Amino acid sequence: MKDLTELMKGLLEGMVLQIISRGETYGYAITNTLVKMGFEDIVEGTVYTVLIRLEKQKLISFTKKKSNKGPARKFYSLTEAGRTYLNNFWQKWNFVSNKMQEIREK
Amino acid sequence: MKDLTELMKGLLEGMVLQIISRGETYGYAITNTLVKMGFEDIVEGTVYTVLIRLEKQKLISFTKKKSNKGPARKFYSLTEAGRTYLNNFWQKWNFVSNKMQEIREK
DNA sequence: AGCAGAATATAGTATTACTAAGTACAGGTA
DNA sequence: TACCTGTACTTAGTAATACTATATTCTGCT
Repeated sequence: MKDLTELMKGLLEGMVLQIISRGETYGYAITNTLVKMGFEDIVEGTVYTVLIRLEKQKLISFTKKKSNKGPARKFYSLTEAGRTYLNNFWQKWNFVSNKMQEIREK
Repeated sequence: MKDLTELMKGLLEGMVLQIISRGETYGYAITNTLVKMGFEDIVEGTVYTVLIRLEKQKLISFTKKKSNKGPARKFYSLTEAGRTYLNNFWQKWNFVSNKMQEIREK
């Protein structure tokens, strides 16, 4: 789907955290996951900026591992703060999506 | 609920359009509606910038009507383009919220 | 005359996703 | 060797959006 940019603001971050929470993974793979899900316009650059931001906020940490197909991969996992943050994110999401439903139906 | 700013990006616009689509209304009233729904941090200034933007894009139009409680109100209603845009918005919302569900469950 | 509340307006800021370009590395091929 | 493809990461700059903060206008009330 196209033209999702504005809707994605504030969501992409949560998506990336959630994907990492399922098991450590790296930027290139996360990008591919999202594209395959149907987010056509998400490119590597976008995901990397999110990852760097999350790392600066200490919500994720990484260990480098060599790849036999290219440069070393940075495998990310959630920190304790990251898990808390992700829970909070889903609470906000619940609130907002319920309200969206409410507005839509009324 | 607090700290919804980033999640609201791209959503507030759709919310405002949807509220207007239920019957013509004005900025001050829209703000109150949203605040009563639980969006504590939404203030008048925010809604007005959205309205002005939507008007520039010809998605809404207004007629001024006098109030016995203050300055004239600008009653907005959707244009044809606005209705199309709103439909498109809900399609995007369906897509994104389904994907969020998908990511969350997996 | 002055105040509170209704109602609109807007300049400036922070945050975020996208654009676009670049770097680095491994394996295959000519 | 030299070159190319695909993997993998980086980053400066841009556009869009919501919030902050302040200002202005108008009506009714005291």
